[in-house]
Amino acid sequence: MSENYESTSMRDLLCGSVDASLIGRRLSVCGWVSKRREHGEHLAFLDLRDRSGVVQAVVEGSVDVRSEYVLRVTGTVSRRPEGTVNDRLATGEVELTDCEVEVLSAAEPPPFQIDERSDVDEQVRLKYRYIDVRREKMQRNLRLRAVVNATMRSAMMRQGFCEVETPLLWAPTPEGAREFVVPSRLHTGEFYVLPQSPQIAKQLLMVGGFDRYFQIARCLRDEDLRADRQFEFTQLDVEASFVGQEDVFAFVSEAVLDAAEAATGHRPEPIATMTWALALDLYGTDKPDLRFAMVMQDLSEAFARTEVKAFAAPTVKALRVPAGAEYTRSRLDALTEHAKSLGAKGLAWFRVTSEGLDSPLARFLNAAESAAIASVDGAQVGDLVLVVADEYEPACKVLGALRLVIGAPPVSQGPHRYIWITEFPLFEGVDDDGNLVSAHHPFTMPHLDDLDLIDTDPLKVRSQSYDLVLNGWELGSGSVRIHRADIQSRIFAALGITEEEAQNRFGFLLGAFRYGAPPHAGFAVGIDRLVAIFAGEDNIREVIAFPKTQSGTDLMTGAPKNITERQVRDLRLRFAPKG
RNA sequence: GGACCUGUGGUGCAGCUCGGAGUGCACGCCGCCCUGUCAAGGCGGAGGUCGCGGGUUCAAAUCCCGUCAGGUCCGCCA
Repeated sequence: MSENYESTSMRDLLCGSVDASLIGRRLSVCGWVSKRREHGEHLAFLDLRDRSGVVQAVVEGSVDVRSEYVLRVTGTVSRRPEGTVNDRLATGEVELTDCEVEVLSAAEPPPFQIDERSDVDEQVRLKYRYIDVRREKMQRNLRLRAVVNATMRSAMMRQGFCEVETPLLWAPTPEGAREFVVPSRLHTGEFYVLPQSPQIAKQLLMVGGFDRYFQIARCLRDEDLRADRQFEFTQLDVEASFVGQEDVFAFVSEAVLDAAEAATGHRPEPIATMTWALALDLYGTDKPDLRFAMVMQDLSEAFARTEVKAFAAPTVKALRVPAGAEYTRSRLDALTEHAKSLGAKGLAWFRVTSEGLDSPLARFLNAAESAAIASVDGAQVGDLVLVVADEYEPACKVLGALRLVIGAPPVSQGPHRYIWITEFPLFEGVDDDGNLVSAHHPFTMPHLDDLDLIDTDPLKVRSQSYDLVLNGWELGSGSVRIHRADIQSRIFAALGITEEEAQNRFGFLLGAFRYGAPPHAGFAVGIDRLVAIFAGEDNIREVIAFPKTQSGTDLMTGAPKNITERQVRDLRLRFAPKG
């Protein structure tokens, strides 16, 4: 009606909002024919659908419309006759009568049915995405996403953050993820890149005095796709000055918990923290899934002087699988294969029985070793204990991966368990040239207690970086940044980046830092993943309007495609032969 | 770059082990009937390169090899 903000020059209200309070009113609604039920020449029912739901229009006489025709129906809101009320329909108490039906657009039968009952192959859904998003689930998911965006934006505004847009055409910074490249027409032979994230731009805004910045930012990375990774994805990007890690946790928690509350109806508990080292030790990963218990136990001490060759390694890690003694030999073989595919030398398993351990390896163990295995994590008869022996980190990671294979429900199921992971290592290893590699990015502030280790034992240096993890998915990451030139120089030196290279790659940032850089820190939350979990989806494509396939194609547009001769000429491109 | 799963009328699935006529189910579509349905109902009908190519065989949706597409994962994702 006039007071309804959904009214337009063509319609008075949405289909789903026709209710008993409007009985007697003559109204127009617009939408798609969801279903028609004809009873000869005298009577037909049309279910008219728009984004809000469905309303039934009663047509006396025949009507020449088909499924998915777009109609404007003008009718009188009437109470349904005794016995014909439909409880399963929000508008089921009423219907439109004395209808005038105007066909706004005819429609061919759609390639698949719009109703929720039928599963449709994703390949077909993606080709006809514009039809797929008519379906209730996609409507719900994309609208949930809009609510999450609006909620987080408002939480940031409330906390005094200023939304600033940063360029999509940026300069190449050959570090980290592979960048999408954009050839320049005006400067042939030179290129822009699409940003992997607004990382450097937001740090420049800190120098620029925007002490609380945020942006709902598109990020682009030319890396292989996964269920939780698309080429382009969206982050709530945050940076603030004169803050430390605790401040960042507070800002980001506010936005994420607000979003959770808006999406699920209840506000989660404040998010706890866990160090990276503890997460690796207990869960074998930097993104622990806390929805199920199963923590790993270290048996290195018990096996320090073992005679068993398979266990002669710096680290022996064990995982108790409750009721796992029932696992068949083929399941255990499959787990072993999985462990090997992850780089393990092997996987040992022990069934805990009332007569002791049952395993091909059991007879090689001495009493103390058997006892250690039999008591892992309070093991009981009927359990299974898996054991991996290797260097510390590989042992943890392999067993952590098995923990997920065995115990993890789909990411969308069960409670939402958030955790901050802190104190990541500053460096994650050494490249082919023997230079250290940044775990996060080269502007990450080391833990101040570990500064002296940079030169003596760099892989032990902890950083002031952190991740937010939800149900085993990395929701985002951030760090306290380096704002001191002396520390930055030491890091560049450790990374094998010369002064000249640093100037070449990041000169504008380093230059900016000479003019008064405030201490600053930030974070970015992956919105696609967050919304997917809120929506109960295991795949972020379900919360993206027009996603790419795993091979990076768009089945609807056909992208990527050839460009015209003219475009090639303008850009003065030439293509090398394949291979 | 690698591993595994999937591909059968418009849609979803069964058929594939163990080769024997494109066989079946549900939905949709088209036509006719039907004045209170709402997953409407009844009757009838159309619709197929069994992803594609090759091989084995008297005979291939079915077995073998290759390939393409989609998916899950490893590598990759500072």
